[in-house]
Amino acid sequence: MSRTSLGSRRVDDGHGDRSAVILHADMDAFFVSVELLERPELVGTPVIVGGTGGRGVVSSASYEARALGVHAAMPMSRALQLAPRATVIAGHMHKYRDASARIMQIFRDYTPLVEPLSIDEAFLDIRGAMRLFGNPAQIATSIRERVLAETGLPCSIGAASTKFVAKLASGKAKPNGLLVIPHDDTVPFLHALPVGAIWGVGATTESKLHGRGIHTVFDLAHTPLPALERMVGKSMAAHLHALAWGRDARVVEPVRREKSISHEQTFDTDLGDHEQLLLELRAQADAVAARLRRAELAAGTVAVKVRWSSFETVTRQVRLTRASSTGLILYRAAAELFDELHAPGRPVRLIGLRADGLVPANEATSVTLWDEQHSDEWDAAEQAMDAAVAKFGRGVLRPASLLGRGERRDGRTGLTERPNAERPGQASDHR
DNA sequence: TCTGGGGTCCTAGGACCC
DNA sequence: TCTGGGGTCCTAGGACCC
Repeated sequence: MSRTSLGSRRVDDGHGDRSAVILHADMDAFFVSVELLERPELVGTPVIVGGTGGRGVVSSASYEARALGVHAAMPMSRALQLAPRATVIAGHMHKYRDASARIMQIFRDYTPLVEPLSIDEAFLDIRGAMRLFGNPAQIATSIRERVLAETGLPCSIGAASTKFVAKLASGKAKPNGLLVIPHDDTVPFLHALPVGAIWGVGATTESKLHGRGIHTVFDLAHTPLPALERMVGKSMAAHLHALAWGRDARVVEPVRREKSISHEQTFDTDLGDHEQLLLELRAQADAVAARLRRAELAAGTVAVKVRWSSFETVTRQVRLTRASSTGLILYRAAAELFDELHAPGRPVRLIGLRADGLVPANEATSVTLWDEQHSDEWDAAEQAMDAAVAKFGRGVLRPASLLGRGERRDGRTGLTERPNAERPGQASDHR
């Protein structure tokens, strides 16, 4: 596949069609393609981007590597058995994010209705763009040319009358292709596909369906709903059955609110030291809190995730009495949950922290800026406060020098009050 | 082959309330 | 005594996606 010319293979029986108003644009081997911009000598060879440590997995594989059986999420050790001569590159997320932002901006030149689905793909609703830019095939071709010209990166586009079919179409169009599914061709297109191709049918559901003799979307479409419900549950059954007939009412949503922010870490070798694990949790809490503040959000609940050596994974979560974007508050909640789970010395493979139940932080910004700049003082204040509370009970006064911007002191109780933030004296009181 | 990191959505059970 | 029926909130786990 040439990276400098648009392969127009699979354009298209839908030429001139105007019913396929939803586009799904998906970059081809995105991380690898970005790396190849700086390593042109590797074009045409097996290249893998992914974790290079002992427990790394494949994030992205060039089509030459895929031809050898390598695919995303595969353990790197396995990938290198299949493709021993592949070039392995550790990821550079900032480069991918930069490229992603430029690509999304190109999409927005065609329509404001762009819904990024991940770093390298998006849905576009082009209903309002056709008068200006032509039919779906023409718009998709123009987008692909611009993305290639301005970023050097190839992408594939599927066009259909629903999101779900557009996504399947872009998958079929890969690599470096375009596929338009006119509305009237939807059902025949779908029914020829294997059930596993459906967005939402993974390995577990697929094998359940296979076990009942359902192998294609045609089979799925002709399975009575009650029978399907017994296999995969009521909600999933209704969903799959509708999709199998091309019915998908989901619209392109340009603004989607984030629902959680998390960090997790798998260690190169399992770690049993309780203090070290708490330290990792502390770093994660600070990182998550910083992201919350940047997004002007606060977390209503905090969750801890632990993976033991056996790969068994457990989670514990707790609701905060007050939503917070302060690292220390998140850490304290997480540490308490972790203490309940972890017997010191027990080897841990992964530890993670997630902020959930996100709410707008409103006035929290000035407060949290202060938190960032004074985290050491805050820590010291915390410890002093803990000791004081242990000794004297609640209601102790915080030193005036530690008052943050926007704070005021309650004259009656002597406690400091800050808009939409926590007082140290309440920090451990998160249940 | 021995399994990342970042997310979303669904289910099921228990607590609690009326 | 031998025990209803919702509705809502919360928690834990799991499927799935890129």
